[in-house]
Amino acid sequence: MQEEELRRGQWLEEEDEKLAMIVAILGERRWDALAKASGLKRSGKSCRLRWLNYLRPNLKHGHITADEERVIIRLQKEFGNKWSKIAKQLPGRTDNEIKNYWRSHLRKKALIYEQECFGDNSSNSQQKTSISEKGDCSSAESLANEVTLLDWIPSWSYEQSRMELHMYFCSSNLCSCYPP
DNA sequence: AACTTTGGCAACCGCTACTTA
DNA sequence: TTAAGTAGCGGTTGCCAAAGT
Repeated sequence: MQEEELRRGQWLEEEDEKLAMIVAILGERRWDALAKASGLKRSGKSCRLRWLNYLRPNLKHGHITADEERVIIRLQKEFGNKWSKIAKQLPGRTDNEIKNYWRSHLRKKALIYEQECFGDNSSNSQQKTSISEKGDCSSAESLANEVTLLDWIPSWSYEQSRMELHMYFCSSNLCSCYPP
């Protein structure tokens, strides 16, 4: 039997409609069977991804808010790159969306910040140490958090970063010593 | 105005975990 | 118990629009 060639790339509106309709009938499972039943020339995997990341009801498609960004930063620190776990804490956001946001916005900032504020690696580690030493937070964990987060939020100036981070920690109950 | 570079996002790939027969 | 099928996850790639030169 000759295998039918599968379509790839961007989804058409017509394909979205077909997929939404078939998911409404068959439910969100057995994606391979569902893909075949729909008549779409797409893999089950592709259909599942399209549904989860774009067509699923109650998805938010707008910009990530400042609050959401704070949650992402906090949860990324807590869980690492467990995007699906992080996404569960942000209703309407997908793991793919959060992953992309992290990579394009937050991680990028870290690189620039290291170049602009700390220069080479050796002075970098020295200055990081001094940040911790100057900090008012009492727990070692808070200090570690501060140093790591300074890496993540590079567009702020050094003093601005400290102030913002104190505010962030207080709002997140990670530190009880604001104002610094 | 034309060309190049960069940024953001959607989609794909490969692997692992889970489910079912 | 185990093998095959299926779902889920995270990393990577490719496309396109905006910004820069």
